Amino acid sequence: MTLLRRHIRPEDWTPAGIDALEDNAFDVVRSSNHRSVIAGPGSGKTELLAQRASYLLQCGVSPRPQRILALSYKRDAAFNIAKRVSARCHPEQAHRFDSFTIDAFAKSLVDRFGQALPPEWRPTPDYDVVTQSRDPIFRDFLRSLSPPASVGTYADIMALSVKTFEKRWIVSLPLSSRPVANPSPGEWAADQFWQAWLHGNARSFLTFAMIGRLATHLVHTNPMVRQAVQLTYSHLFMDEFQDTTQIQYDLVKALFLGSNTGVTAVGDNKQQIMRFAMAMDDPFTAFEADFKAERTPLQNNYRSSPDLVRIQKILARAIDKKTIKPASKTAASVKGSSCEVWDFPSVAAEAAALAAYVESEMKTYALKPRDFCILVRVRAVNYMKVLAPIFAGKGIQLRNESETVGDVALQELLGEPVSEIVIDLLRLVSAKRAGRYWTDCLDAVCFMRGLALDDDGARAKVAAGLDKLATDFVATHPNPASSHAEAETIVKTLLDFVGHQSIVSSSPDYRQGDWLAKVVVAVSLHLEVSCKTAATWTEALDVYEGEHAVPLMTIHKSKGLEYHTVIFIGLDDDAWFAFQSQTKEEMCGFFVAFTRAKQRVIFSYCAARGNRAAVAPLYTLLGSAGVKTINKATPWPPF
DNA sequence: GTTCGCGCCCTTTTT
DNA sequence: GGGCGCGAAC
Repeated sequence: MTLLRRHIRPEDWTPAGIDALEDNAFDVVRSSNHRSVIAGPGSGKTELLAQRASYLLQCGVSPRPQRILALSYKRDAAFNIAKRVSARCHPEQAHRFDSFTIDAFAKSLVDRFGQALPPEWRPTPDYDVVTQSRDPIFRDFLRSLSPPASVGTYADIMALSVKTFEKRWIVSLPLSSRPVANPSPGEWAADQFWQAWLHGNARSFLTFAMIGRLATHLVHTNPMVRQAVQLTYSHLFMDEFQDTTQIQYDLVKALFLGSNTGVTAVGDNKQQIMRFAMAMDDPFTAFEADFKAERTPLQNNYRSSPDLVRIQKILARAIDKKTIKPASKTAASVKGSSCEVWDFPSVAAEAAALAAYVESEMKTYALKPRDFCILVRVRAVNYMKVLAPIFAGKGIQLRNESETVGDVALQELLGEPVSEIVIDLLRLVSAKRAGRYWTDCLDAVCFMRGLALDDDGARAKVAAGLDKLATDFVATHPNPASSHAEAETIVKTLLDFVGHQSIVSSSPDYRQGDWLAKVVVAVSLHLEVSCKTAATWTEALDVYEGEHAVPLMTIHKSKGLEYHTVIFIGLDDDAWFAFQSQTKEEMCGFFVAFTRAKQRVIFSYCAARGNRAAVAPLYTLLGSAGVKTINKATPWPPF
């Protein structure tokens, strides 16, 4: 297996799994200093990190027992990069690649070493992580305070904004600066808050931002912890570095500044759209200054067609004049213009035309629903309400990617073990020829019950059980569930088959709190809804998984994703309410939206949703790139 | 209780 | 820019 090579001499190493790396990427892969890689969309930043991990592990540059630490912002991204390394390296090497979200990593430090914090900053070992909306909690807390005269009045405390209390006051300072001398009302309230949440109850309460601050303080106050982490990790990777918050950067600096750990940070300044969530102003410049890191650009774009790359350059230069034009490495595969603005007389006409367009493009280019993406700036659900029925009329399902079912985000639900086993079992018991689902289910159930792979007797028992389950199921539920009660019963029957104990013991997440109960409720709810429009179980399960649906999402959700055709709806002043006040960040959002596309971008405008005075610069920019505006008022159709 | 007006939000991740 | 929540005023 060429993909699983071990022990390669550095001069013999070549990238695996892709055609080639561009020169700069190859240089970064083999670099021995700190690097910041600022590169545009589709340039293969994540792939570069995966290749570098392979190089370091296979050539022994990161020798046993040292490890590589990869920190990402999102769970998806963390899994994705780990998967790529696993595909390229020998298991022994891949096991020395640790890929975490930075929040998970900070939490692991606090969980392992938190008791070594000085008493005033030491959380209880069984602390709770608070993720739900904190606004009411903060409001109640602020109301409960009575500041001393030296700090201010009750009215001064009440004047603090609940919405920004956490980022502006609680976590704005490193803990080494607390308690603040001669505090302002905000600083004083934050000091009070820390002590109340750490020590005011039998268990401490913490948010992830607070956990980040505690982790940094832990490292500052315990040289041993710092040393242990430095000795463990020969290299550190940071993905999506443009979104790094001050809290996260402070932690990385506390851990690795001045150590032998080589740091590689990749990202794109022009895709910085998380400023509102405390992302740093310019983390790359800070990183290059602090770590003496060398900046290396990437030149290629492996995602988009030459014409889209040409337009991307024009947009990019409106954000940053110094942007170089990347070389497109992807040929155009569609006829006609690769970008147009469509101007509609009504939202109804727009919905009908877009549905017809998606339908005809799927036929013309043999595309799947998931090759398209409908992007919006804000409030996806509003667009969903208008579009979904019209698209459904053409037999095209739409899926709101930020939808929540009960208390669970749909995207999260689909990855939950409980949801997966229910769907696998349903595929099995409802399929005429169960074939490929059979072994999947058998393996999954055996795994959850903790049975050894070679325990043939036990496996045979499970197999017999599955047979009986299937026979009973077909007799009781030949058609998709027709009520909430039936969906609930089905989910309960299937989970009872697996066994509550097996589910809990195979997934640690379900041991804590009421998460399992929430997921089970969400599975039932989503199954019920998915059955509504389906004639067969197969259809219902396809709807459940959304495999055959066109995704609809906000620009923010789309970051890091790519689609054959992007349809952006609502290039108007209403959707882009902040365009005039925060032009740069909004331009970055526009750039992210545009650069998701591999082949085609359609911008859809309808005057009924808003005018286009404030966002005129965007239209001017598109115009200067030769993008035509098509009046879809008359005649309509044809296209 | 109801109504009016002001202010502030919109975009998100994380065990 | 529009919608919503909150608090003041009745």
